[in-house]
Amino acid sequence: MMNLPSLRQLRYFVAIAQELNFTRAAEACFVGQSTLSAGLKELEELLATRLVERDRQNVALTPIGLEVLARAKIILAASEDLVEFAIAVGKPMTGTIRLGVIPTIAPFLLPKVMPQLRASFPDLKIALREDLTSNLLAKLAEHQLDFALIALPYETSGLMVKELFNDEFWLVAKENDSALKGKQVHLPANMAERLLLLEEGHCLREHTLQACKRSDIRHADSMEATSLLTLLQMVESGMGIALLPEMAVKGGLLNGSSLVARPLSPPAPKRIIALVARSSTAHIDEFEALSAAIEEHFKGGLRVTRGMRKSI
Amino acid sequence: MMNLPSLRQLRYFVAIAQELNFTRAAEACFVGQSTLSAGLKELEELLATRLVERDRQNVALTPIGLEVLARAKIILAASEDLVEFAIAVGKPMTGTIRLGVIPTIAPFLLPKVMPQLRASFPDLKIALREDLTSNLLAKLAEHQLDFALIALPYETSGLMVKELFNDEFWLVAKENDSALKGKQVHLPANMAERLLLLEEGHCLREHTLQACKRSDIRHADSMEATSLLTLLQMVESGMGIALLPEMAVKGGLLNGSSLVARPLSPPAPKRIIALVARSSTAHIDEFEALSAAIEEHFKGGLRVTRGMRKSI
DNA sequence: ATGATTTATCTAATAAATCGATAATATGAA
DNA sequence: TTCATATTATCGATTTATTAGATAAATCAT
Repeated sequence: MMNLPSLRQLRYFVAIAQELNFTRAAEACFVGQSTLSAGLKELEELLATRLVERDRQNVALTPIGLEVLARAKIILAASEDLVEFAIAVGKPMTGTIRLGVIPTIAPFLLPKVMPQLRASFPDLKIALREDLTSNLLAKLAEHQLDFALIALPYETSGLMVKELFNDEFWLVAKENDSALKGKQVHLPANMAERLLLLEEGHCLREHTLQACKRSDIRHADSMEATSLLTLLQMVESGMGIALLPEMAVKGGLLNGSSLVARPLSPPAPKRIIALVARSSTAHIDEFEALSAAIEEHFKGGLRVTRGMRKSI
Repeated sequence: MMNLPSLRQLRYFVAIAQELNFTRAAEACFVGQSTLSAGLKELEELLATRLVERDRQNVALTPIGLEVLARAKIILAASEDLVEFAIAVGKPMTGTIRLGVIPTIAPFLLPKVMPQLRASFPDLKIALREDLTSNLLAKLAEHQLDFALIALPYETSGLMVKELFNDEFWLVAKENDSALKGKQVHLPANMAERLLLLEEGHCLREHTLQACKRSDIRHADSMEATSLLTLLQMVESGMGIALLPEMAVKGGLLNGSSLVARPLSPPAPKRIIALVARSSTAHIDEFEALSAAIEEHFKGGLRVTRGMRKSI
């Protein structure tokens, strides 16, 4: 039977790697500096390897140390997951869930779903964070988030993914725009030239490009919007047209503007709203409940919300 | 900062779950029974959860215990990997590698590659195990093997996969068989009726079925061979034809028989020989070296080996 | 030189793990 | 019933591991 390091030793090592300073790392671990020094020494002896190159001036990881660091982080995360799971499963639907939501979903979905969730699970607190998909998934992996509400397609390998509902793209243009002519609104490649996009990083940008079969990047000199709101303002000022998720249209994002939105002729391009979590998540019950609450709300298609103002 | 269980506690818990008996589990851990009892109690207190339902007669895991068990195993395996890695990286190409090889590769590839490996890395011992792909991958996951040499396509998600070379399928038949007529040997669907197969479980069986675009299972009453050798004997006795990997043909499997092998017209169906390991393997250097040795040997196509006798 | 900063080491105190013996309880045999 | 056996839990003593604090040693800026 192999001699294993203690999780405490791994924790010390991770802290040292993060701070690159024994004293600060010791503070972060709430132990004395000597303890940390001894702990790392023991770990290095057990592994028969130097992990940290250190003298009184500099602290740096060896190449092996870097690899061991990655593994140590995984082990610590899994251990924390285990504890969290065992404790959470004892009293489900309580405590705090940290939920990340992308900006092109949050303002349209959360106001509808959150009240119901609060009513159903009064002991469940939900901490929200709005950010781009890539940041959310990174935070998810780092255990800084529990769930993320994102739009597919997106690379989600290794995650637990629950697809909730489809969100079709509608064409938004000024009332008299030629793009809206005809009964069926198609999206030909030539019209793609006039499409305005969100700035780099928003998955809606990629989804829009995919929708018109254009994976190429637009000419760099064209202005790009930083949010759906600014995107619509650009449409309104005649700079072009845009694709908007049905969710945003039905959510009333166009209210108060002079813009018109039309569904695209089938098969309409769409994104898929999905809830994701680490597959080792401690909060399976909460994942299911949250999924169910959102699905329940949007089954049978998206409904129009009255009264949402453009200033949201 | 979360209070974590000790790896020792997890180890005790895993042992108890395996033995379902404290006394035997204690022996397996080389500690006294009282130690184990106390260890589990502490773990349960830390997790605020009952993991093991036990009295003086029976020991059984609770549902939560089962889930915690799975996580504990992962954590322990990762910890062992970490230690193994750090120690192995200190002195690469020494120690013992446990290599699994499927039966339709082993006799043709190992005799060629092993001598060279032994010469290049005299301190590296290689323990071999011959088994079906599914068993090898299971043992790989359980840390009972380090590497496996298998044939793709095969489900290998989560593993480190190094594709080494292509191994095309040749048609084997009796000398005067009609299937061999013509310059180009095709593999039409009607000929598939006469194809003899290895028994269930061999990946070569699946690859053969894929090669002739037949995913359906053959009529159950037809005899199926348990090895390439018996497969060829069935061909020789006139029961049908067979597909044989080029590797086996060039390896001289047909020597001494009255059978003829012909390459199939391009694009010839093929399997891909690949070396796989846990992606967290401690033996990256050895993985690279073994891959390189095999690739080196087979670059520029398979060569004929003289003198291999049918009785191998 | 001097003082500040940083990692390593030593020692004593504390906490945790372990063992052996024993208790408690159920089962099956005599 | 009574006894032997097998099982997990608990207690006390001992060993081992962890920790903090003081101090050493090295380096740097002043």
